Amino acid sequence: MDRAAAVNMAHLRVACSNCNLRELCLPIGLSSEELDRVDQIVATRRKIRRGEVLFRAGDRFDSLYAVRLGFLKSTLVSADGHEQVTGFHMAGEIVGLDGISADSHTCDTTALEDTEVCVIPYERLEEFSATLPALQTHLRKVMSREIVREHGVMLLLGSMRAEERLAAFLLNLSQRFEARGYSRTEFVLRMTRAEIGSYLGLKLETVSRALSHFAQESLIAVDQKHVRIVNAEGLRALLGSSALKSQ
Amino acid sequence: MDRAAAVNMAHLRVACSNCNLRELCLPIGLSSEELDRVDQIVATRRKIRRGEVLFRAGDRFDSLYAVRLGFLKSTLVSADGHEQVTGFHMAGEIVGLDGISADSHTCDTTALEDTEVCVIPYERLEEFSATLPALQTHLRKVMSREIVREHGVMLLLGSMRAEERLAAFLLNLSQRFEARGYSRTEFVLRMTRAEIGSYLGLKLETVSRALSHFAQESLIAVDQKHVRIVNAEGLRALLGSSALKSQ
DNA sequence: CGTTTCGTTGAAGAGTGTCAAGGCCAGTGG
DNA sequence: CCACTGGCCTTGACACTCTTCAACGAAACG
Repeated sequence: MDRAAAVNMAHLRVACSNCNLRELCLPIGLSSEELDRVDQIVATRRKIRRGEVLFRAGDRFDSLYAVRLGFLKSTLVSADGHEQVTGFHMAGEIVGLDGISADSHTCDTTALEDTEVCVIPYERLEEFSATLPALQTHLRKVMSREIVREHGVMLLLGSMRAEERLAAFLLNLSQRFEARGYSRTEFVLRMTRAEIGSYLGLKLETVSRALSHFAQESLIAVDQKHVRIVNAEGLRALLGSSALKSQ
Repeated sequence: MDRAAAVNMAHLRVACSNCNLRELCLPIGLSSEELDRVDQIVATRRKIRRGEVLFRAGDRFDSLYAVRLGFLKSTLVSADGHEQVTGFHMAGEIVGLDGISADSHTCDTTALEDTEVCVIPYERLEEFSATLPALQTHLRKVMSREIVREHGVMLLLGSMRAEERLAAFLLNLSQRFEARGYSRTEFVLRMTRAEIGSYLGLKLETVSRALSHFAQESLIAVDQKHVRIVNAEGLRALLGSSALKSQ
């Protein structure tokens, strides 16, 4: 995909049916006929520069967003001002589902690199889904998948130690990159150590130390934000390892 | 509501339109005409004795469940055999949303006291929602609310210390009991200290110590599973307090 | 090129976990 | 009615992981 071309297309008609993410994104499992109708929902794209905000907690909810390219984080701010990252989002993922519950967003979502999203007006999505049962079914699956994902994060935060959390995080990223056709062994972290730490319930120093330790054990190679997974099996082994101690 | 009567009704026709939870549960915001149609979806009830399982991870997903009375927990088992509680469910709440994503459940859900649920066959729900837009909209809101709730748990697990977590937990229970017409200051914990700890990412000893400490500070009174909130403001103050340290 | 943000590493300390002992309570059977 | 049992809870002492604080170096940016 040509990035320069994407820039120009921003003002053109958007078409899911031509999108290379259609197997991953909203229209998954739709017939081509149904796909044509989805094209009528997703009308516009929106660009967000690195550091800019897609929506903020409290903003009125009127659209979902499908990430077309780029990388975002969602964050919550607690009563005491502490920022918690609740998720990282990459191409093909749907963002903004939290807003459905009360017609306003409940988290901030910020681009970690220059990003482009497809805007999916929610009212129109509701209208169309009445006559597009497959789309409706799929949307529910997307939401359910988000619930399951968060269960996984709860497991991670509630019962793993620092290095287990980081190993799980790296393997999860690896898998998501692979599903998008990128290398599963070599990728760039778009977020800072502090953001990883926030997501994993750790301090940035702990993240840094754990990464160094992994590198020392030849599980990974790290150069700043660039990560190469050297021994995926070794990382995976870390996840089950605490069984020995706790049993 | 008469519990003995509920027992007998189990074999009778179930009707949302007569249910005292209808303002809290699936049919929220539906007209009485629409409500009559929902009655055709929710056909049966199911009783689960304390300790029995409603569904297990891996079970085929074919129904959602609305809790009519009782109390349940959902748990995940990690690779190393560690059990993590992902949620507690009480009357009026919808359980099983995780199963939609892959047509099979991803967690175990167990009754913590004798419990009764309304069975909502998912296929039928899908059929009906095609012609009941209000129901569809509401179901999406329920799912979105679950996503938002889990964001809150991530915040709790990721950035709070033991006593803050417990304070947040008690205040959350208090609020949910109040919404159901029970006392917000006095209630019975249906789960063990270990289950609270699992949910909050703490060990049972830590939970016990924190409860004792709260009691000593006259924030609450504890007698086994019976809890009375003496100073709700004091508990709430605990939540924001770490700002002083972390900033 | 200076400034700022980000990352690494060390040392010390706080907060929880771990282990262990004992108490309370409900249910069971003598 | 009482002793016994097992599950649940409390409390103390100690160990350990992670955080905190601090200093420094490297990369990114205007």
